[in-house]
Amino acid sequence: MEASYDPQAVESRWYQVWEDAGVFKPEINPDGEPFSIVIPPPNVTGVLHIGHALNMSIQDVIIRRKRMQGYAALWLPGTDHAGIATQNVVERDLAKEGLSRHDLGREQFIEQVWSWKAKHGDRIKEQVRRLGFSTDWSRERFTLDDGLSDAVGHVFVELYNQGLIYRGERIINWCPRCHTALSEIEVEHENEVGELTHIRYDFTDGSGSVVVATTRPETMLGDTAVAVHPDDDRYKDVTGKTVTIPLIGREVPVVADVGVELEFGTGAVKVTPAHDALDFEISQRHNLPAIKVIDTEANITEAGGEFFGQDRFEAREAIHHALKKQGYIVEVEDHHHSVGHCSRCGTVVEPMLSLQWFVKVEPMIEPSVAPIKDGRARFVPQRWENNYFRWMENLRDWCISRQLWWGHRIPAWYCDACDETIVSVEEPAACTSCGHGSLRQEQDVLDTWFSSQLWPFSTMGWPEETEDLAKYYPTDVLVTAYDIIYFWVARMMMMGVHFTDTAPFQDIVIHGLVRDADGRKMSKSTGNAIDPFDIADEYGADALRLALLQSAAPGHDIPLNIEWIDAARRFGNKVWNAVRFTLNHVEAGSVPAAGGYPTEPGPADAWILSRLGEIITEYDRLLDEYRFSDAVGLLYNFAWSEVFDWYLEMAKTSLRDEAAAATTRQTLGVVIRDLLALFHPVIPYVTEELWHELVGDGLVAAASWPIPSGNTAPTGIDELQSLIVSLRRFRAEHGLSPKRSIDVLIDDPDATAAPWWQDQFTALANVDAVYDGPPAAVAGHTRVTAGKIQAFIPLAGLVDVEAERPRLQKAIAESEKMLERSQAKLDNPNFADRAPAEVVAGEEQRVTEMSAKLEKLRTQLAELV
RNA sequence: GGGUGUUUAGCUCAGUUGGCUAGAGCGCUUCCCUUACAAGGAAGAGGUCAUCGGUUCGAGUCCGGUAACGCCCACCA
Repeated sequence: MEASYDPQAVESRWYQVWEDAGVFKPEINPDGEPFSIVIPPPNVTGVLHIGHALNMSIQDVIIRRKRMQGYAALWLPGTDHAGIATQNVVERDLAKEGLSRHDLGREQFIEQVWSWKAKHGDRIKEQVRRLGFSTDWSRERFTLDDGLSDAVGHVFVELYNQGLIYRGERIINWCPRCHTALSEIEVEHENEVGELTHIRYDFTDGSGSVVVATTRPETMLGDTAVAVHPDDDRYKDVTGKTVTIPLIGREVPVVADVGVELEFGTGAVKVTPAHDALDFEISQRHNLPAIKVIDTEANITEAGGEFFGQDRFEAREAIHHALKKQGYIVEVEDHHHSVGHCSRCGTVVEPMLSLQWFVKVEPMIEPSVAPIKDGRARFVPQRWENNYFRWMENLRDWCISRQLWWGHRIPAWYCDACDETIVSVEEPAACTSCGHGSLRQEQDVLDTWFSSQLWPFSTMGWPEETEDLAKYYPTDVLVTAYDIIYFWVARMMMMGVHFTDTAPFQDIVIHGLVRDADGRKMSKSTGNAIDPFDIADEYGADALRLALLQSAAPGHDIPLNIEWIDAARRFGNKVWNAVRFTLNHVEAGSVPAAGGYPTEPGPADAWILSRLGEIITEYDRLLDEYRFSDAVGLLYNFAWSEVFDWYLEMAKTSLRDEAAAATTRQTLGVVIRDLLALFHPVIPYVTEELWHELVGDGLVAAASWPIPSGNTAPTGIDELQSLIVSLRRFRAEHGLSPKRSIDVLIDDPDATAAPWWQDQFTALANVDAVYDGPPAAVAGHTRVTAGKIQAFIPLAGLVDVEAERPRLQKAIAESEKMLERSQAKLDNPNFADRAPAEVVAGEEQRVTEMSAKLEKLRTQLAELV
């Protein structure tokens, strides 16, 4: 073995081995209880970013541990076709050649996207492998696969037949750049400062005017009314009158509607039903016409008269000027409001009346909230359920049609002759109504999330009743970042409950977003994005995974510091070297893959085995609670500060003792082996490599999960460690070389210091100790203590008396402070009465110990000559 | 406007049924190349746990108010 760990060499070695051995297939544990996770499918033409790395690291920890625990553990991988995102990418590519998708035509364009998919889909697979994620590739899925497309068709038709999908004219969000409708959640609202323009609309009968306030003057071209609140005293007499819209001269009514906010603006609102959701509602209640004045390019339509053809923002300026010139503008004030942008391209979206397909969500809300409310499924951390509830309760119909080419084409056909709409999985041979008209299929495709929402069961073969579906559905855990709870989790819940009568997952583990060291969101445009593969190349995939998991406190964002990754890398080296040390004493390949604990361990062995047992129990508990950061931190600190810093040093001592060497070697082997197994889900590569060195046969990836050995710690271990630390500290404070052996006289009234104890003390504290009780004359000595054990140190020739005085004074001050604190508690009668007995006993013990210690220290100080 | 999160060591963060003498990594100081590891070892300095008030024998931890920063949602014409 090399003296230092080289991640690159090791990490290129194992993935293929795991795959060839079929480790990632649940069939490796044929009798195991099923356990399943479906991966949140990344965009097929994208690349994995650090957020994916976090997301998948968490899932891998869960699934690898379950596998080692003997479950038939399935982690199902796959990718999403990501409609708009992918289409945009390919279109951008075409644009470089001066082409648009229309130049290619629908079929050719789709072919083009498929070839992109072929190229980039493989790249994602490579990346998933590079980071060591243990997905079952034999079950890989893609949302546009035949099977998944069948599921989509099936769901669409079923929902349509149940009246839960309908086609209708509604106000939708239109992206003039992507040329498609968007759902509510694909619109990002950003706060902006705009102008609130107060415009005078004169009554047609010449009896005065009403002033309306708007942030979008250009929409006045499509106004078909002015609305006021029915209870608004200011406008009591105006309802029923008509006003003439400036510039275009149309005469429109003033209506009273409760949708109008009394407090806002002037209390009177211009009504543009074709370009505003509220206005559309008002128009429905008052039978007002809707006039489209902005087209799909965001230009003014012919209905806009002289402004025809202008871009909406140009038109805003032009109309403002025209109004001003003619004296219609009463006031312009700055106004803070939020403006919707396309989440894919950032273009300001245009609310627009449009004929689209919708999912009627209302009937599905209650059933999809119920599993969370009654505990059949739960969010971890739980607080996310409130967001989920609130969102579900305010849900409005979901616009699912997209004017794109890349995606599942809506399975609806229209008859040219009789206008019938036929919705069917298979293309109908003839019109089901008139029987003779020619049919044309709907051009639109479905929102990407329409197929993603079926992912947990469509990937398992639904609607067919497959073995996988029966065995692995519903899934056990869903791991996802909080930013797609609405997009994805809520909808999966809706569809899962609706079509399979069960929540599609039990535990919904929510994690945060990975941010940069300053807490900013990582993005390509800010240039602060950290590429996980650069990290993997430089530090190793294991280091990346360890660093991410160490920081993964439930539901919180993670600022990623390169120092953490560097520290994680050093940990890999540390483990590497611990194994190297072990192999100096334990024959390579001789450690059994499980069990093998010594029946009569030496004291130090018993101690580390007992600690290991405690750690395993606690580690399991934390992992079961999805507290990855705590779990990994626990194991990390145990490995480093207890096993490496203490046990390995103690092993060096006992290995010199022939009688103790055998169990020490045995313990060394199994403890390090168990550490490798426990760490394997977190850092799979280095542990696999080291397992190979230490255990030889088999793979840690397929090994069994460690269980506590049941050892208990020997007496005296705490005193031993404490006294060693005290000696080292004494040495450091007096600037004594660690190499200089110190003579000590030990007073050990309870005879705690057994021979093994004495050996360890001698070696680790570097002392020459005599166990004859206190010296006859304590004068000229100082001492360090641990429990009842005192070590007397002759000062002559070692330390100047005056240098020892402040050390003792400091120690006295510390002890006094603690004694005071405890005494104060005990002096409070309420404390003794109301605190639990064990807490009170703890304080009492502390007082006893501190008093004894203080007394010794004071004596010591007095005796210092 | 509604909701929600954060505020703990110089920096980045843990701290889940209230008992903490408040931890980790990095950084800092001192000593040590002790044959597993200098990507290391030993020892140490550094915190009125944002703030005010409350509950409690006891509060970083629970409750209420305030401030700053952040995020999400909203038919803010």
